[in-house]
Amino acid sequence: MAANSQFAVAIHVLTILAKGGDERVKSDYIAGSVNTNPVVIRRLLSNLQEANIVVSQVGASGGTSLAKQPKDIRLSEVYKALPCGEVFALHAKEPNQDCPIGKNMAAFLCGLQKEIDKSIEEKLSQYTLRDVIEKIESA
Amino acid sequence: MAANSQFAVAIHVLTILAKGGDERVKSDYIAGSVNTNPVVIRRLLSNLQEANIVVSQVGASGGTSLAKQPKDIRLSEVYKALPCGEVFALHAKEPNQDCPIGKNMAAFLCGLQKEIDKSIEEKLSQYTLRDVIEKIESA
DNA sequence: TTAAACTGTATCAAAAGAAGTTACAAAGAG
DNA sequence: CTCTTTGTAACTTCTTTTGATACAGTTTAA
Repeated sequence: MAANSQFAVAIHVLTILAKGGDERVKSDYIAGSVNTNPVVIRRLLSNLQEANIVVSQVGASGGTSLAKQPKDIRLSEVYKALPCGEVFALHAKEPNQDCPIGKNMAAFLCGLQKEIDKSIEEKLSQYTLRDVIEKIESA
Repeated sequence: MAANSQFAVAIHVLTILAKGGDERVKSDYIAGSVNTNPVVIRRLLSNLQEANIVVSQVGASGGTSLAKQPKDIRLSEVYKALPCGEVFALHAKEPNQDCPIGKNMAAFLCGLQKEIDKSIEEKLSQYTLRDVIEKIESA
């Protein structure tokens, strides 16, 4: 399970929250739908809250709801809110520094990563949570 | 080391091969430059060979060289040649099938993944190995 | 003011995947 | 033949993500 599925789960969770409207949905309920542990959901919601995508309320009758309308939540926001990794990792070990190529490789790859991340965000910014819900409901 | 660094290593390896010209470079030598194990390099070269990016020669005085000119090797080819993962994984466990949202989520996310992958490949197709070498040498 | 219901988080265990290692068969060169 | 080198299988180790348990702190409400 090394692959990061947080984005997928986040979209699922947000869709559930959207369905709940203004109601505060509990992590236990969400976990049941997503088929995972409530703590996993709370960790995720914690990230989404920092990014002002959801609002959580502590205490009895607490829970989480969307911080704004589905049409105002871009998938790129969600992506950025999560600690998902990069498309490719840099070298596991530092390249041998006697190798003249290795020396400048990291800088180049790092720049390339940033460019790719930008493309991904651009693509994701084309969709809002509302689009997702519409697509899922029409399926 | 769970993040996939194969793309990064592949670019490094190809740059080394480009420097070697028509000479057959040995996996042992490459491993030394990249600071890893020769088998890791051979596994990678095996993928690149399948994609017709490099040619390896077995036996004494064997080794690997580029299958074509650096200017004709697009980074998108390299990316596609490797078993790198997707940008995000689908749910670790299947969502609860009683959840009406979960049912259609996978199909949607799968389509989104394909779109993103296409963006990445488009971006990477803008660069060839020659561009990489130029950038690294001018650094 | 006490009990119950939640979130937020820390900590640990389990699972999965990538990389590193060893070993050896098969292919060429000399 | 013998030596060098690739190709691969098999196994170990390391890292990361996910799952699980536990509990402190907050809020509601009886």
